[in-house]
Amino acid sequence: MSEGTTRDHIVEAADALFYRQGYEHTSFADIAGAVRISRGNFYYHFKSKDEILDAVIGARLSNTRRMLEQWESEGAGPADRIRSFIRILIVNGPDIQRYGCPVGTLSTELAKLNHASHAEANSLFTLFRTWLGRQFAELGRAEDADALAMHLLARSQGVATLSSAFRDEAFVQHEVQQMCDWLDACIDATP
Amino acid sequence: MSEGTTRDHIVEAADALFYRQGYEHTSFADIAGAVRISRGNFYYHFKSKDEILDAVIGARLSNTRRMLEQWESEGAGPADRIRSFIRILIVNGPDIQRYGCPVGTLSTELAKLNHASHAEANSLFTLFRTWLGRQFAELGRAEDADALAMHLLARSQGVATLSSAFRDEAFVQHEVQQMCDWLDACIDATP
DNA sequence: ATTCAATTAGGACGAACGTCCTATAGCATT
DNA sequence: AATGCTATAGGACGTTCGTCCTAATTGAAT
Repeated sequence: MSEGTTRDHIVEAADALFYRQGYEHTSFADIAGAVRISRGNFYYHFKSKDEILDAVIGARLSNTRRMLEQWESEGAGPADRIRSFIRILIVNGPDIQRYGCPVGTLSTELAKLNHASHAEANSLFTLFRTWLGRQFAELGRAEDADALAMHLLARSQGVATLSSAFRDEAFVQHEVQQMCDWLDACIDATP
Repeated sequence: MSEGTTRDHIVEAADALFYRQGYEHTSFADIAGAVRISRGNFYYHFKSKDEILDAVIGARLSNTRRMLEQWESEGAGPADRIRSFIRILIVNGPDIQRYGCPVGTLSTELAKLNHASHAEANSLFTLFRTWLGRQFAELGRAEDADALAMHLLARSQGVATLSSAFRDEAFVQHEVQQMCDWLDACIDATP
């Protein structure tokens, strides 16, 4: 929080608050308080709560794109990149245990609110989906790449949900191991 | 909504509204409006919003217990009972596609709200977990029955989440088939 | 120094919220 | 008929919400 424009600070604070408290449970006052600006100033930068939600989703999209590009540029093959994805559950373990997956929980909340930005939030899912699909295609599974991507996405989501419910770190470790084993079996089964 | 006490009607309406709109987004006025009683009458039966949440969780618990007992009394073996669990994703497909899994979404929401009844909501998860564990134990997998139960629970949760995000019925069908295949492989691998 | 647009502060607004209070209606039992 | 408890209705309350408005402050360009 040491540099960047006020607008960036707002988006950053809103991002964290939406994740930890949920979108609806976070008020303008919460965000303004976190950034230490007045509500009036806040409203100068964003005309509505929906507008800041779109900005947060946009920020998450670009952050995620940057992360995926970094995984690609690290030089490892598609299998290792997929393992990087699986390991999010470990790397972000404490946050996921407390607040769930930021992608899944936002999508679920907006779905129940029938919110107009539900589609925008789902584009985060799509980003992971297509990226994973590309990795599986590179592994030689172009035929069912998308199904494999969805399968892995679903398992990650499930583990995140139960991690948050039971706060059981060993369970997450065990499931991550199983997903890596499943990936290896995928590779072995590829012609 | 044709019989039962007013209290039952309230719990029934609140149950549906909490599922479809989320707990926080549902107001007293919403529930009172759905039951067609005044807010004052509502407050006669429940002194606070938290109180009705506990009642809703209690109702879901007993409804779930009844469902599990019915599956047991239907005479089929443990494998078929587990398949009944998996098939919830098909039977309740439309609802899950719109509102997600009632167990997972409530637990996630209460976790973010730091709500006191989060533990109560999780007892719904525990109910499924121990029941599934018992079925796997009966299948001869007493050693890792709980891990298998958690695995299946996680996969169901993940499929429910992505079903709600992408509204893709074919994906659900495909994943259900895979879970059934996984169950068969479990059985084959049992000594 | 003056101007002017960008930025910030702070309060006003109506609506909706959870909560609480009181009055009335229904309906048994005397 | 009178009583007393249960159930229902409807409004009052203080607070918080998202939104909007206006005035002050800043800082760069002239």
